[in-house]
Amino acid sequence: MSGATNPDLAVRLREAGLRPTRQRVALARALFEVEHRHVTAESLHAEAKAGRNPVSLATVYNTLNQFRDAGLLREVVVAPGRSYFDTNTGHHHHFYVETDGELHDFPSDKVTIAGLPAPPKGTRLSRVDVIVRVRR
Amino acid sequence: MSGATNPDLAVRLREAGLRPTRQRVALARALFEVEHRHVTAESLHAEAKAGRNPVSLATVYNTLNQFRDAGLLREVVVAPGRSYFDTNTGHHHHFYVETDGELHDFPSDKVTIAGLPAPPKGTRLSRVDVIVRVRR
DNA sequence: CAAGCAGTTTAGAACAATTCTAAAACTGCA
DNA sequence: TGCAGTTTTAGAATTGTTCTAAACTGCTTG
Ligand SMILES: [Mn+2]
Ligand SMILES: [Mn+2]
Ligand SMILES: [Zn+2]
Ligand SMILES: [Zn+2]
Repeated sequence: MSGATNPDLAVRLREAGLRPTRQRVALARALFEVEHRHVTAESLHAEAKAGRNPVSLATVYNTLNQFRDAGLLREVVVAPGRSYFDTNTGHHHHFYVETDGELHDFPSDKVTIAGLPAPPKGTRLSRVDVIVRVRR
Repeated sequence: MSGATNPDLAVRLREAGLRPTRQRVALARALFEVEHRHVTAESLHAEAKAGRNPVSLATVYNTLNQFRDAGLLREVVVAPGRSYFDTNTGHHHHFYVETDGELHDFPSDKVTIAGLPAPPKGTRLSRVDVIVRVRR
């Protein structure tokens, strides 16, 4: 399992207009070959370094931004200076545990948001984010 | 409220446990003697400098943080490195115009959020933030 | 109202997160 | 195999914010 290249990932990257380089594939595996996750640039960098796929921090940032721009990831900002990259790009919302910085998904299909006003004129809806902040 | 019978800002600051210094009163007036607003530290600093109440940037940050901690302001984080301080501390939500960084309030009383899951165990609800992201 | 002290302000240093730079290393392709 | 374009990288730079330590000011007390 380790070391083998996953052709699906390479294809997925190519389809996103990104060359499947060693670094990008390594990061993509860490991100997409497991359950949905929420990583920071620092945490992913530490993880890559700990395994044996060292990737520079600049490349981690570049890659996360590219993946996000390609729609492979979504970025969630919960607090000043705390940006998470989320492998779950479908509709869902978040619990943010303020006391320890943890972020948890919850599905949006049982949540109903009714009565939202129309967007300011001249604007188009992009996304509705719900962040439920909790404390221990 | 900021109308005819101008509430004594000095009293308000004292009640918050803050000495009504020249700088704090100047910033409080800019913030609370007009309609609700959303400022950044930079924008408030620029505004103070442009009027004739120059206040150091460090003091602007200190003051905004103190006002927030005292419940006079609330902080809204919408994008990496973009923290707004909001003079509207009541229940309400936001439109964020991603294309130009503008933040607009909308009342929460007509919005219904139903079916939110229970907070993760061991945690207590702190606040629910809804950010409606739109683009021009 | 003067002294004194805690609380406050300030410039500038320090920091943390992120982006930029420019040179070296790759990749895909002719 | 050579080459052009792309990617990676270390380190510098930038940005937003906090910290430091010295100067200053608001408030209390004598
Ligand atoms: Mn970014
Ligand atoms: Mn803060
Ligand atoms: Zn998520
Ligand atoms: Zn607001």
